[in-house]
Amino acid sequence: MQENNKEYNHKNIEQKWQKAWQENKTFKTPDSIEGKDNFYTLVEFPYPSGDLHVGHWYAFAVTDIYAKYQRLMGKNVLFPIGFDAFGLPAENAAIKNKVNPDDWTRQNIESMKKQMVAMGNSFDWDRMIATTDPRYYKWTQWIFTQMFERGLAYKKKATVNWDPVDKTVLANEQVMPDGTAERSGAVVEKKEIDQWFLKITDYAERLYDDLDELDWPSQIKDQQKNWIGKSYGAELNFDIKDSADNSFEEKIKVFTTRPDTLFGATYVVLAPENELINTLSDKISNINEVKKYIETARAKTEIERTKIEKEKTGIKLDGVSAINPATKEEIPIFVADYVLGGYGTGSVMAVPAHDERDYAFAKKFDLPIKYVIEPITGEPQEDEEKRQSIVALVENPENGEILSINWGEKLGGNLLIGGGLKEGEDPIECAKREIIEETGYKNFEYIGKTELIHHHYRAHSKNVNREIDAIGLYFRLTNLEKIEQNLEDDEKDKFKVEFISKEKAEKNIKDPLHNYIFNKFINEKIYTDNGFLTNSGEFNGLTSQEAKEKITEFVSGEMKTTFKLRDWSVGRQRYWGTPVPIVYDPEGKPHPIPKENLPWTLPADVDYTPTGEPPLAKSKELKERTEEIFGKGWTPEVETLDTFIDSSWYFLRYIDSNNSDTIADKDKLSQWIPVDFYSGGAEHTTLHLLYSRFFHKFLSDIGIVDTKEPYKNRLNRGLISGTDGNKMSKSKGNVINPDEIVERLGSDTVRLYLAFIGPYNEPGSYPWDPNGVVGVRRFLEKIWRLAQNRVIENPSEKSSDKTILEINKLIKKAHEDYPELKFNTVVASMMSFLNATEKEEISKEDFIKFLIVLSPAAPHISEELFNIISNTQETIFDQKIPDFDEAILQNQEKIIGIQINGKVRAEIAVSESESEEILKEKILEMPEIKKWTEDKEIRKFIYIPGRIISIVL
RNA sequence: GCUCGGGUGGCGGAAUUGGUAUACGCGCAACACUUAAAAUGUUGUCCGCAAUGCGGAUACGGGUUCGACUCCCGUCCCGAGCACCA
Repeated sequence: MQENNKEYNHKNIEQKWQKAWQENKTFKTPDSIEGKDNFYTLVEFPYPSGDLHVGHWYAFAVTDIYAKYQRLMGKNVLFPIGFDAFGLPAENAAIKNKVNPDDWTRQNIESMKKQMVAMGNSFDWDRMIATTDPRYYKWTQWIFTQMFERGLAYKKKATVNWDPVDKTVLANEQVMPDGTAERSGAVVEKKEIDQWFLKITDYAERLYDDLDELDWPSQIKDQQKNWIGKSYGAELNFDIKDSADNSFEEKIKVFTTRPDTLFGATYVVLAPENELINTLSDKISNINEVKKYIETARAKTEIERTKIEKEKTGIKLDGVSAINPATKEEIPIFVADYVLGGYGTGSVMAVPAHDERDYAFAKKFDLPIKYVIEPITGEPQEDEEKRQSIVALVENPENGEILSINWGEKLGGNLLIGGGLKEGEDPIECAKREIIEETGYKNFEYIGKTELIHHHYRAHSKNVNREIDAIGLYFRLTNLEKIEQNLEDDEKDKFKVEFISKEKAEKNIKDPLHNYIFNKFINEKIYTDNGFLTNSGEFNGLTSQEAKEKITEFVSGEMKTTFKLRDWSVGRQRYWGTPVPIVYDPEGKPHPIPKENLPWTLPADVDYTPTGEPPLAKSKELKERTEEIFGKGWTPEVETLDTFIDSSWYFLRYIDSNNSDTIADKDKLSQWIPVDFYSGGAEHTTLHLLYSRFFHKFLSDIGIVDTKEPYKNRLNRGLISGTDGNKMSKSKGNVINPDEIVERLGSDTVRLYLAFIGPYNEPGSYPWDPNGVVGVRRFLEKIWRLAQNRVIENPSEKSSDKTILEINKLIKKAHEDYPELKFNTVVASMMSFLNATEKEEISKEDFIKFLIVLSPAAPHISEELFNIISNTQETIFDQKIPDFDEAILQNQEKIIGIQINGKVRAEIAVSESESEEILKEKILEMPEIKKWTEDKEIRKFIYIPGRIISIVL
């Protein structure tokens, strides 16, 4: 017997306790426990693919460490699990293997459940759910009908993304940027069909604004904000006229974030989808060509349409024109596919002088470009002195090089030629004078100039802030003749006149004003930032910010907020999903299925083979059922719901997973919701996470839940990659099979290794290291040996001082890092503890403290040793994580470094109580310090207790 | 292009948030045990050199400070997400 115990037999231990925990219902979570706070730990539930991989271990077993830690902190922890079981793989497997998707799913759930038990998690299996269970999807359907009744679920004809391989409609989110389907990889086609949508756009503002109150990692919030894409601007109306000068009632409504540039709008562009084109078709003389353009634009795939390098295309609407409401000028109307139908109003006012896209289009179609914004460079400062000046760019015609004055590193490096404008002087004359004075070159021709530029800078030599109104001028030398310069000697050394290549100029001219002028002339860069208004009538001289609302008001426009987020298309033309709970009356009007007829079950008499027609349309049973319940002539909806709907509310169902009257009991919900901690994959940031926030807000609006947000905290976890650092994939042959490692080294080893591999709260990518796992296993064996030889067989009465210190250090670290999800450093500290105390005396009590700290990460071995060593029959998970004694940590002598002039030269053991005076004397006597301080004056002696001593000579 | 991360040994990563940079683990090397190997244990392991010492190193260049991986300015590189969003 004793012999057997000496060896760490993970298999026996792990199986024993997994069984015991299940039988004793150790992790069954009551709705509440007197005197304990509820704590809801949630992890994204898996799709039952039938095979558990390392990613699942990283998701579930490591999140379990956190759940167990919270339990040891005295919380009533709920850590539920279920299966997101609808979806294409089951259906495809069914078709391929001629099995029923339901059977396939059930089998997979069973086998995955077994694999998951091997993790030793604190899952409460009694609450398990599967979205394919009619008792679950009854409520998915009920929520849908509630949305329908409030106008949030609606059907409309829409151009949708069609996956020709999976033969289904895809949400925008499921289409990759290159225009292929996320799942099947097929090139997505455009198809026009009647489609179910959820009006998530009604919630856009709240989904955006409420993020501010959430205590989530800011990158997740930023990414959602980015996705929702809120922008504040103005809606402005442009009148329409035909060639006979008739006005129309219809107006072109545009959305713009830059109403301050309205005076510069020299044409208007409609999206190909814009309805107005049809309305005006009588008046458009080239309507046939326009229609042809629209056709080609529509046929374009996502890839072509979103390519940025793409040439701008478009067509002018002949016979009609728009009136700029500010200038009252008549301007042309175009149709172009660079304007999107689904965003804003589907039409834009084009300001080519101050918008890159409009500029590219205007260049191509030779449209007028009108400057209305004077640029600002540099940052405005206090007490600015005003000046007027010019900046001249002079080009050498022989090689295209730029004439530059190099002031040296300290004074700003390369600049163009600049100078102050004298009273009443013409800028061109001024520039000519400056060029000759500063460079000596005298023969050049004038090419062009910029608008006025407002430049803010600090003139360091004069020690003043300046704002200069500058004009950039462009000259080309006609020859290289120079005049003799009579500069004073000291002036000569100050700068160097040189020709530099354009590439070098672009890099070396760093001054914002000179850089702007260079880019303006050489790279045709346009100014798109805010500035001062010009050429804008009574608004001249205002800043962009000031002018935005004033101009909007002037033309009777309206300030408005627009979002990028679009309505969520949720209908799927496949079998294995929640049936849309809608029936149509004989007139074809949709009606929600009443609660008493839910669940509206998925018919079984269906051939799954995809044909493009929804499989449910082939079900006789469904048809008959509909007529039987609703009457003759009534027909069922035959689409199923996007699986993202199933997962948008599942976390509520865990609270009361067997309730047949409602989603979950209201009192229970308020005890558990919001979720305290939600762990999941980064890929769900803009999909699942946003959708479920939307659902939760809706359920809050109809009184089901009473918080406006579902998740208090969110963690996006990292990924485990193959040993080669690449993503694990069968084709790369780098897949790690967790079952095999669990068999060989044990569940605790895998858990501890995954905890140790890197910080859990940073979504990095950590390669699996087979040797690393073995190293962790060695650590567990060491614990086992120590327990057997020193705690069980030859127990010590008392711990040594060293052990007491180390256990307190460890407990402190555990309290700091477990809640921060820095499991890697907790494990490292446990290893350090063992290294430091291996040869020290350790008492049972202190060893149990160590086991409790270890138990979240390695539950089986901890439970086993606790069971042997402690005198109780309780589980280790009903213990409390011990407290540490700050006094013990404080009283300890600490070895700290002694710096001399910032360099560490020696170290010394110091205890807290020692006074600075005595310490100083002691230190200055130390030979390794004396060596440095001899014959030198000590200017400063800095002592930061517990940290450092710093001597300045 | 926009938004957000990040850059520390041969590798995964630590660093009390401005205080002895490289904890812990892997790898590597030497030694011990062994007929041998594996396992295990011990010791060493940032780089350079004239090597118990000195100098240099946290992507690069500056700055602030007694003191900078940490803060500030600039540059380069890598990763994630979005992308003709008006």
